[in-house]
Amino acid sequence: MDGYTIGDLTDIVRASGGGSGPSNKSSMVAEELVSISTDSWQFPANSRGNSNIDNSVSIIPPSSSMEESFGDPFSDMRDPLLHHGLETIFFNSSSSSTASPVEVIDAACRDDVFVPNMFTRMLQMSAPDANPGHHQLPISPRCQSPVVAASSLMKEIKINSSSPALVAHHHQVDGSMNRSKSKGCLMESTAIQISSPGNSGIKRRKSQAKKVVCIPAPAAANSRASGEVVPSDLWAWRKYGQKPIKGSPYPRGYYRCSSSKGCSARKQVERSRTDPNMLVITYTSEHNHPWPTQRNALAGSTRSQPSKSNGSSAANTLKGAQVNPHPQKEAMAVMKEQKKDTDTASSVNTTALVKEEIEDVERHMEIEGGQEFSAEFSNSYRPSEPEEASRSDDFFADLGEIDGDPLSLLFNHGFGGDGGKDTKGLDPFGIFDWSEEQNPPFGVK
DNA sequence: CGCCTTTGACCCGCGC
DNA sequence: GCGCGGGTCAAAGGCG
Repeated sequence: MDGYTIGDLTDIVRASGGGSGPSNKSSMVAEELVSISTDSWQFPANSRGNSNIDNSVSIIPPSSSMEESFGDPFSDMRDPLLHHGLETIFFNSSSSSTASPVEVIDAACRDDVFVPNMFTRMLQMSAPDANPGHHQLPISPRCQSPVVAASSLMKEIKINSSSPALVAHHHQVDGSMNRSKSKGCLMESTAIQISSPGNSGIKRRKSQAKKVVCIPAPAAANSRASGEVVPSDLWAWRKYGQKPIKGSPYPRGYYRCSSSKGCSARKQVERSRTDPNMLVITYTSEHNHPWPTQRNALAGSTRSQPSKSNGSSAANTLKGAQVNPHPQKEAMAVMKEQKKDTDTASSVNTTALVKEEIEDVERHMEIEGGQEFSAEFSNSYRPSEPEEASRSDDFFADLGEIDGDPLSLLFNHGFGGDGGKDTKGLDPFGIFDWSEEQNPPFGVK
């Protein structure tokens, strides 16, 4: 690859499967978006011959400093499934240039490409408009939407121009209100007001790192009685509020991490006002603890969700931290199942979008041009190098302090540990919660 | 019993 | 200064 640079903390990763999105929306992939088409998990034909995917994208940990991670030592332990899925599936799958989507997923499930820290990885891509010297990447003709979107604000993003189904626009975002319309999904990086546990009653706005994840909203059937759909991830979230949002017919739910007391991690869940099929999840603050490792940590996290005989419920609820000897294979099987269903499913737009940003860092990056980030990260993370696998090992070695096998926990939690009966296990990214009702978009009946 | 959701009230930042 | 909009609190009630 023609080298990579490090970006800021703003990234958007969008897994699109849509089919439901008009191509013109694809072109709307605005700021900081890199899209990954999960639409049947296929790359455009012209991309299949491309074997450079894995080497073309730089995936870097955004949170290498205390500032960026809110002083969170676990900041790069976040949401393992999501990023892992994206990264491994789309950036480590080069070994099979003609790989089918399932194969790609399969590859993603191999140990040697398993990489944690999904939410913290950066995808760096060139933006044709911002960087004329770079190539514009084609958009998957099939889904007619960007497939993986990743970006950063002030950083220069580089990507192998031949990488298919990838597109990024690089824009400088100004003000506290950033809107990125992508495939009908309105991305807003509005100032978010949060409460700091340490500063009770003190609320801050702006300069808050936030990740905006745009994912396909489960069908209405997956909605709660209130009509709200609540994707879940590895963390346990407790809803503490809901507010109608001006201009949006859909309310916004407020959740805080209940996995650990004192955890300031929060997220907001709302439907995109421009595309009701999309859910916009805004993560703010960071978890100050490892992934939930005990049953009780997630107990009741999906309680209100009706239990279904297919085990798609609750949790999914992570029925205990059962040890799965082959979690990844199992997950792969589940993902294949998903893929199968996805092809026939629903109008659900399988688009996921992740965005992370720290405005202060943006300014910093603007000045530094990303070089500092490069230097900062270069010694700690080289995603496209073989070292990555070992780094994964290191990561899990670090997790050794946590009860149980992190991988097992991960898959038992994120993918479900009961042999695929659990629809939670159907979520390769760990961000969907198909547990609520019947007919999960990727669901297994 | 512990954790959840719901929901109205309250607080705060921001724009005018 | 005021009003609006958004974010949080906390009480009430439900569930396993």
